[in-house]
Amino acid sequence: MTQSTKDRLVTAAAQLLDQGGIDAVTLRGVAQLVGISHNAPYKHFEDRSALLAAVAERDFVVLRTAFETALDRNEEAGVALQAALGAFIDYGLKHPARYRLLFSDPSLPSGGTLKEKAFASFTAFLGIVEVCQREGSLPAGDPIRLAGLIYATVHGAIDLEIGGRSNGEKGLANVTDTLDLLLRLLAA
Amino acid sequence: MTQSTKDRLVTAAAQLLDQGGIDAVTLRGVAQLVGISHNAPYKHFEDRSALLAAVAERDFVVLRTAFETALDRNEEAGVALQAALGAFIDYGLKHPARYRLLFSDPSLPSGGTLKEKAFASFTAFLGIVEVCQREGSLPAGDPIRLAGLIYATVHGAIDLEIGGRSNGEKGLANVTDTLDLLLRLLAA
DNA sequence: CGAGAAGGTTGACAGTGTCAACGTGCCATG
DNA sequence: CATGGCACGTTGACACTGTCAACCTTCTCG
Repeated sequence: MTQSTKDRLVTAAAQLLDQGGIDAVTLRGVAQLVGISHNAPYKHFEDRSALLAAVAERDFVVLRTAFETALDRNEEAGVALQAALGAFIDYGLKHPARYRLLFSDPSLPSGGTLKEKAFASFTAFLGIVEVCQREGSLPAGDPIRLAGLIYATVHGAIDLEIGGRSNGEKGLANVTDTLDLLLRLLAA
Repeated sequence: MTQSTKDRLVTAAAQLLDQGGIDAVTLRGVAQLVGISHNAPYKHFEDRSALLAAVAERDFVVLRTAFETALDRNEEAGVALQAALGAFIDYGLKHPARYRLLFSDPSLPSGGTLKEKAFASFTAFLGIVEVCQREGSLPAGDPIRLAGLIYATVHGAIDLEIGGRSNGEKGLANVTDTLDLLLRLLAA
């Protein structure tokens, strides 16, 4: 079956997000892109925030799926971890506006179904870390804290790079370098 | 001498930021708070972005100063590092909207004088890390990468906590826990 | 059949960033 | 001293945006 109008609105919003950043996502612009009147989106979303939240929810599911397939497709958990982190970084750097919508947008609700999907994606990541620990490629200890450390580090590095607060001669190292250093520390 | 109108505009913007978040910072609201007409801010700032950038610049200087005094006031660099990170975390959690303005706002220029002040604050932090390395409280190695790792981790943890993507029973650990884990790893 | 819901439309409104035009007082230079 | 310019401020207008209200159509289902 063809996509519902609601889905097309979410897709259009994501597209505008990629093209012009969060400020380019206007309800009227999204409506026009889908080909409906300026007020029709209100039949599907309570307000602009709800539309953005829907974009975020969708992407959180994508992230979770990426984590799960990384674990499925790799024999060694350590490799799966690298793949998962690579996918995460890739997503962040290729879709900075969307990335920031998921993790750093103040207009989004910090609870509700969005929080659930965010947690679900983190839980999938946590699963990889746990397997790594069993496998011995990551040190023992509370897996939640360990996964949280890796997650926070990668997120921080991505966010700094997106904002241009990284890079540059005397600036911070880039995402990959930062992550490598952490993983080397954890391997020792 | 009394504060200039320009300074008062920046202060008013910071105040609105703390009270109602980034969306509450409206040029007209800022102008009203200062007691001038809705268009007067344009005599001091090119546009809304420029005003926000001024707020960010000011806070980056505050952060840099906090880092520098942390190093000055402590004999042991390891203690200074803890103090600096504590101040950083404190600032982030007490002023989330301002924190995100500095590190995660897409409407701000990623270059220019703002980038300089951002780098200056990171450089001050870097200074602490270097002293720690000499002192032996942090492992040897490229200080920029090491400082970048700590910076990214703390930033990521703060940002996740601000967004409510941290905390919660099965969620990520909080900022302090995450930082502790990293520092323990680095001490080993 | 007929009621009601789902989804769409047009029209209006207030708030916002921004531009243009205008006023005013101070200060430096002829 | 005069005067011209500039820094700073004002009012008014404009387009754009989110959002509300009212209305219309089409389909479903009791």
